[in-house]
Amino acid sequence: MSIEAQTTPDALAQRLADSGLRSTPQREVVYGVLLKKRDHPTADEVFVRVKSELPTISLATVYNCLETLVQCDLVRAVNFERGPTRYCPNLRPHAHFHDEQTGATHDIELPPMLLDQVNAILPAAYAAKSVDIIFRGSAGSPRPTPAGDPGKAPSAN
Amino acid sequence: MSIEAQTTPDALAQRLADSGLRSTPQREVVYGVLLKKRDHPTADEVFVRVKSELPTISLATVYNCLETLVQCDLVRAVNFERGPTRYCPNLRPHAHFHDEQTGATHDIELPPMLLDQVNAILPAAYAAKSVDIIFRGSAGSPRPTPAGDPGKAPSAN
DNA sequence: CTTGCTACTTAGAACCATTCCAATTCGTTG
DNA sequence: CAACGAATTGGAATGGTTCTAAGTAGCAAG
Repeated sequence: MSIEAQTTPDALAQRLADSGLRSTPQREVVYGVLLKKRDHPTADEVFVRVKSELPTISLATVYNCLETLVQCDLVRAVNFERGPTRYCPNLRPHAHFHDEQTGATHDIELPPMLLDQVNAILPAAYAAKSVDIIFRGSAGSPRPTPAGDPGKAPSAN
Repeated sequence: MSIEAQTTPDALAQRLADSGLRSTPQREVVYGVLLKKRDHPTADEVFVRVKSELPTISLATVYNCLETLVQCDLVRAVNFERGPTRYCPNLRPHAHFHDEQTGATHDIELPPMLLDQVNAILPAAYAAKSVDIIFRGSAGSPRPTPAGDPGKAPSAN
């Protein structure tokens, strides 16, 4: 299967099947709602929209469906770590690495030049006050980077 | 004053004064705790640590102090938007821009090459599954980028 | 077809981080 | 020292998310 997923309702049944999950009306409608209006809705907003089509759906189900879609890589949750805010007195430009195994957060040195390049992707109309760059993964065993490791590179979907 | 702040307890009184705020024992100890152990503690963790020195401090005060420090640019809150998670079906690599005025979130095109460069800053020991790049600011009036605008560039502290 | 299994949905309770509020205390200024 | 505003405090309230227990639905085997 290709990495590029079809961003259509049809792709859903496929992806779900790949993960051994069922295609249900609720999942289909939730996904449909996300595709229809791409304004990064919250779970609550999705809930409201879905209800017009599936009046008896529950908020819990919306949360369940959204999580399912995220796990199938059809949808991305935009929100850093769920959970408490963390505080950092490091004033130099840096990114953060969040270790999902341990829950620890590490500072990652960020070359100022790269920061400039990142800032440069913003169209003129956008005035940003700050940027956050957060990696998520595991830092566990310092894998000495096997020379030709074709491991999947982090994506920013 | 220089952009580079001293990351010492002494800098605190200075910065607070600059903002017309008082230097209090609570603020000093909270800041001291952050400087002492830089493991990105949560407000609760800070609370526990501070209590050993200031047994009567309240959690509300810890939150207040942390916010004060963030506003003085002495500390950075690591956590994307406080508030509900948002969902996005865009599977192509992109960054997000969060408009603080309207609360809206927009996708920002992210050149794959730049994504590679960002991924490249990770030391070998870190295995990232995903990266989030989030800008915060306002997209309001499409300012036509005044040619030589020396406006402060977004920082990633 | 029917029994049973497992996945899925549901409603509401529970949780947890954070914010709000009202009352008190502290510092500074007059 | 009097008075005012800033800061702190404890507890209640909020809001997003997760949990739990019970019900429903689809599928497989007999």
